[in-house]
Amino acid sequence: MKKKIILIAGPTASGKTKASVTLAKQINAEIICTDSMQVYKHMNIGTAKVTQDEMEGVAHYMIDELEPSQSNNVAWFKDKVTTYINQIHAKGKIPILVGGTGFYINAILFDTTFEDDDTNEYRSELFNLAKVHGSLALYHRLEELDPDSAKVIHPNNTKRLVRAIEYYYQTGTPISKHNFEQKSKRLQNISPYDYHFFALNMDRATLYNRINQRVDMMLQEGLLEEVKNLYEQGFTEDMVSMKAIGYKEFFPYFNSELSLDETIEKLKQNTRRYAKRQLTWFKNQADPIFIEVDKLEFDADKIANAMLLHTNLTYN
RNA sequence: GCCUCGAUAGCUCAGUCGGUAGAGCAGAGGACUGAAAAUCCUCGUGUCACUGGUUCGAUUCCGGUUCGAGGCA
Repeated sequence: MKKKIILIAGPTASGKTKASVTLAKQINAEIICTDSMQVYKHMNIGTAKVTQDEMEGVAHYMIDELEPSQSNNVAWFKDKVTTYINQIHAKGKIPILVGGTGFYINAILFDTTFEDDDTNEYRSELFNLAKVHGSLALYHRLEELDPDSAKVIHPNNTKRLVRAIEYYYQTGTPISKHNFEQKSKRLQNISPYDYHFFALNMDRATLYNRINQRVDMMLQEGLLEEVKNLYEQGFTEDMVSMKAIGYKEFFPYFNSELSLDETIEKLKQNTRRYAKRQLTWFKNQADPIFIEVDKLEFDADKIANAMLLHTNLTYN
């Protein structure tokens, strides 16, 4: 008997938080945040993290698990979430996974396997090589090591090139083989869970308006102070946490390279583009049931009911 | 009222020595399997303001009209 889970994804600012809490209360569920940036402590406003009030008494997991100086990654994240899923089931409750990081969601849903990974020296060596000789040098090395991967990774994509070479170096097998195996699980719908996967969506222009408005609201709530605090505590641009939208945009401002208005515009734009990338993922790398929330008047009860209709769970 | 300059992609503008046009930004689409809020790829037809004229041919030259900016009275 597979364990039941419910997933609620959707682009940023689509109303996931409210909808998930509403649903959780109806079916006696607990919530796990599948979001790559809400795991960080002290990053609350910019990541639109659920507040104590918004939780309405529903337990939330995977929030504030790391310090901003620590690096998040899928393998760790997946392990941690899996543990929480089991804990919640042990209590006789249903876990609802809520978040916008499609890559992580798929890793959990289709049980992507990851090998042990302990060396990072080689990685920085490869990045250095790219810096000195250009990423094309990396590309040529990959062509020799793993021609199949070289066919699908663009020569400009330094990060992917490094990862592919590093993977070959660590395991002696091409990453293309690994990727194919993991992807097959999704295509054949092989999941360890009995799941219902939803993605909230709406008209694009409406979404962009909501994003712009939400950024303004974040600033009113004190985003600038939050980021300034992190900056003054010495967290730097190269940290994974500081690559978060809503944080990275402020570094040029603190260094007097951009005005506040310019950084706010940049922040809005990056958020819009991020939402677009999220939608591309949900459309093509996953197969969720889309809930058009604008047609439901953004009403959390209606949204929760729409999702409930697809499950065979009963309303408490 | 007169003079000058401008009117070209959603925006800012370039350009065509006359053969129906292209950059940046905005935007759109896509990839992705240990940084993923990351990283990377692809995409430009638009009454060249309107209207007459010259010309084989006008967005380009000439005249007029409308709108905008500046200047002079």
